[in-house]
Amino acid sequence: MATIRDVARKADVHPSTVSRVFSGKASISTATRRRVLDAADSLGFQPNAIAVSLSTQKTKTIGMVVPHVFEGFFDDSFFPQLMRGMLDAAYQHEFRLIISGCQGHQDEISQIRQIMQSSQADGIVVMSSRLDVDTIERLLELDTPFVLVGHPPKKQFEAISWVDADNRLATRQAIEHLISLGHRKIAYVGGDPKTFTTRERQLAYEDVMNAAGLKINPKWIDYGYFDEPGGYTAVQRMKGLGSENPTAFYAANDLMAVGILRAASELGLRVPEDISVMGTNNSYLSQHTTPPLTTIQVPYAEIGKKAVDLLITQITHQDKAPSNYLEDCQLVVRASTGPVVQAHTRAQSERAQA
Amino acid sequence: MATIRDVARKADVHPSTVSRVFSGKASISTATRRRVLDAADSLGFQPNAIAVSLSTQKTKTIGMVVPHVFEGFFDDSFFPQLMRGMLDAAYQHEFRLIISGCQGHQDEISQIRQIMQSSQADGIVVMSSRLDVDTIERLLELDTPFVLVGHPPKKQFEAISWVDADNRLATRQAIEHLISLGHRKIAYVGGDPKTFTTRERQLAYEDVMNAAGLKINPKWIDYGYFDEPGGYTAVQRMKGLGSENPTAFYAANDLMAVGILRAASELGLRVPEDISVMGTNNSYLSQHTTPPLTTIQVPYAEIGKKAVDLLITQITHQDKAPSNYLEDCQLVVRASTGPVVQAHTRAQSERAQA
DNA sequence: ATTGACAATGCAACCGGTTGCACCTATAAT
DNA sequence: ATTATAGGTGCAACCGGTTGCATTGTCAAT
Repeated sequence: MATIRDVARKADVHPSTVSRVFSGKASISTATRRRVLDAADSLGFQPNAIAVSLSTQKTKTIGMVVPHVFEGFFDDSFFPQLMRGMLDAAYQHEFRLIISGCQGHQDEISQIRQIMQSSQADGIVVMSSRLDVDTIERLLELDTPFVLVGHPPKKQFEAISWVDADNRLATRQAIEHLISLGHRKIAYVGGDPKTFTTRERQLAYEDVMNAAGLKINPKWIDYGYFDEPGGYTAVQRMKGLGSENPTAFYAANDLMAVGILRAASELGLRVPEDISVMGTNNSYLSQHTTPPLTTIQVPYAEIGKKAVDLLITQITHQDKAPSNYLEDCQLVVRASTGPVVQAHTRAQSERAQA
Repeated sequence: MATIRDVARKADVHPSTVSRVFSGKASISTATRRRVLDAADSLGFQPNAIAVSLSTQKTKTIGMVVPHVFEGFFDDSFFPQLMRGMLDAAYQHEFRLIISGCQGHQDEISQIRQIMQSSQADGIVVMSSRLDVDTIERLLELDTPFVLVGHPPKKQFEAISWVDADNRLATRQAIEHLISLGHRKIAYVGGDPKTFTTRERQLAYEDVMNAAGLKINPKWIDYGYFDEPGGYTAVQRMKGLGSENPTAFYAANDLMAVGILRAASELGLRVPEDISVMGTNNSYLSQHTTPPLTTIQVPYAEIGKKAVDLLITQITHQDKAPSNYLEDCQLVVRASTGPVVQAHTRAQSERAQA
């Protein structure tokens, strides 16, 4: 691989001149520039990005750590869509993504630390904001530019940059949709309870229920850890409540909603005649379940894009003022939700079936 | 950030000694090692990966270029599953992935070239093997370690390393499954016809049909470019063949199969009573379509893992002998395929319905 | 003709590690 | 006592760019 010195020799200039031609940060006479470019061309020269990084202390690279051991993570549309948006933004700024796997939430921090302290990236997009692992605090200690995808703990609300779906609004729309169909006994199946997103949504759920004057049975709240079996199990745990059986389930992602559908079908409950089911994410899958899922469209690609845009602005402009965005979500009504069936009506229909 | 010289000063040794302690490639007395490690610890020292890369000419990074402008690419399970496997293998070898977007197949080469010529990666995993763009030839010119995920052109079959699903076997299993159900008029809906995978599968389709003594109507072969609308359109184009209407469709991925299901439902064709439909990939989605898709399980995560394993072996062992793997696929029978209905039987059933 | 300003380029130190070679010392072999 | 051997460490050049400062040349203003 040709170096800057090879080019310099061939063009009969000093290496620094070659550097200046390529970085474009100085005035170079047209004649010299031509000579240098010709020489570079004939040698197939391309500046070594590693050497550039070493001397400029900039990598034009954004880091990201992905928990590759969680298989469910790759079934949901969250990760691929986020990637799409991130790649898009990075591409436009001529940045690349450097990605490391990790085995869990503790390891995530240690991988981030490795990437940043070894100067492999200029900043990082972080996907986890958990109650049990204070990733954010660690990152602040590291003094590393980063943007959180998700919701920060309240104490860091103003201190850091973040981009999130408007979970409260999303959940509000979901629960209000169910209430408007006449449901009163609505179950909430969250993801990982140690996650801010889960808590955010749960709070919104409780708010809306309270605002509507509906009492919440604690048994209606459960967690499915964002995967299909989780949704299935949640339903199992909620059955046998008699007249307190929920008539509608709201799940914090579509995968869990699919698990709920499976559980419902095993229990002989028809959707939406006997119970209504809602998911979240509007993943590709949700159009094709039986029945198709009513869900919430969450613009993950946009979130990823905005996160990277924000991060790059911060990096290149030394613009330390943190900012944040809440992306709107939209209700997508399909066939898995319907009007509630009153107890006596249901009894009638059961008699009719028999 | 502390450097090797800071540590050296504190531990009262020469910087090269610190380097040796961290690289572990030389014998260092226990006493010195302790002193150095203590000093490093108290300074929070971590070797700068960029500097290491510059002097060792190794990055411990694998490159990859993703066509981020193709939205459908992120709906299928191919990409996320591949990523999962790649991350897994990279993690085990303490490598990372560097990823760039690209806007199309030409751009892909230019991005690969940028990554490699600017020394940002030690090797690259390439996903595209197309008939119209000779990526492989370009890569060979670059003299870059790489592994192809997919099938190489015949002329480079032995010359490069690649990992692919056994497409021939997969397609054979699919078509034989349909034939065993009595189908004679079987349509093939491929992906992008300029892709080797598509051609491979088509050849296998033709082989099996021929071997079974079945004549192929050229109209039964169409391409859906791996997305849902593509599958839908393919069916549209095939209708109106009268007695030559296919009774079964084999699609090269599940997304297209979903499109076929949609077209069928619009045409009032019941699946599998009137026509059978098969997909490929066994994506998460395929379990949840109506009816659930018979499909072929393709182990993309394993393929990604193997590709990275192979590449890393090549890089670290200077092991230039190319090798390749065909990963087995498995037939997954669900409800979208069924026995063919004979013409007179069908007529009867139609009469019965009326 | 002199001075000042600025454009164009060279010089050399620097970014933060690595590594071949030389040197010193302690131990083992003769 | 002498020499060979090997472990442990220092020295300095090197990886391939960048950049502050110095120098030279050119042209306009005085």
